[in-house]
Amino acid sequence: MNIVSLLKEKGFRVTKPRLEIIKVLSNYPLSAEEIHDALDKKNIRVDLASVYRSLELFVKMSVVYSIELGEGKKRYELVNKNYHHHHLICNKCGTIEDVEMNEINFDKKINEKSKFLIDHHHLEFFGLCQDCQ
Amino acid sequence: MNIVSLLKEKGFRVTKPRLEIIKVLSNYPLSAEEIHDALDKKNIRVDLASVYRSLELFVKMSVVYSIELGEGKKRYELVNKNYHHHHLICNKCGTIEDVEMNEINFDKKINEKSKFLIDHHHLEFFGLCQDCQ
DNA sequence: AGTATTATTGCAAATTAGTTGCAATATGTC
DNA sequence: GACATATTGCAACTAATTTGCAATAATACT
Ligand SMILES: [Mn+2]
Ligand SMILES: [Mn+2]
Ligand SMILES: [Zn+2]
Ligand SMILES: [Zn+2]
Repeated sequence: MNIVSLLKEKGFRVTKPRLEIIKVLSNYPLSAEEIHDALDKKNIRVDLASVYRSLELFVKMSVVYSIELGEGKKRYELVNKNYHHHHLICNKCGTIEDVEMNEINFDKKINEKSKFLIDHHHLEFFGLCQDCQ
Repeated sequence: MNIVSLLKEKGFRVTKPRLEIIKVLSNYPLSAEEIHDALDKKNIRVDLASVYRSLELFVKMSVVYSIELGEGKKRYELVNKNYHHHHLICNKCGTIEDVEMNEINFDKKINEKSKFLIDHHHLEFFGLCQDCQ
């Protein structure tokens, strides 16, 4: 389902800032500042506070999710049910790559052996990218 | 090896703040503020800036490691080679539980199929603890 | 389309986590 | 104990994020 219907469906307004923010997001995790800069380069003026507010809404709507990669700030990606992946973060240059590991179903595994009910997980790998080794 | 020898070995001074900070750490991840408060309750006065500086040193020494659980701040745990575990974080009450998953060796798996050289990983599960379900 | 209602935005100020400069202090060495 | 200097406390600072509020824009209703 697309963002316009999702917003309408839940009674939220379809605004330019919201639509433009969604457009710059992908499966590559961007910080709020980077999203803001990306919009700036497209000559789209959205206040940083509004970027934060939109992201907060999108996270609540499960359209976007946030991860923290040890940098002291959050990064945001589009939720994509068909592309379950994790990240490889280079300790040296900071490059972020994707890894798919669809062969293991952690959540189920945990839900079987523990009374904790898993909704989702974050798995991040830290090391050296090919160039930095 | 204990912290006193480790500090001496690397030419760092064995100071009261450092020793006391290590004492309040465990396998339960605490924020800098919480560490500071824990010391306060023991009537040990260590400046928050010193807490941050000690933690930074301990992380560099690989005695402590930090994780981020989506709260916008770091949490610190003692490194324990014999107890490889991950966390279950309750979305409702914020409780943090440990999970062991020693049966899978992700890092090796990734290193086999990718050119990225993994050093370590963070795996955190988010959901509802027993009480909050 | 024009107007009314109110959610959302921009802007500035505030807050929180973490960092830094520097003088005072404590640790390790002789 | 005295000396050299690493570490600390304190205050000021920065970066990320949040918040209050008036201005604006999106939907609902003629
Ligand atoms: Mn990604
Ligand atoms: Mn733990
Ligand atoms: Zn790299
Ligand atoms: Zn709970």
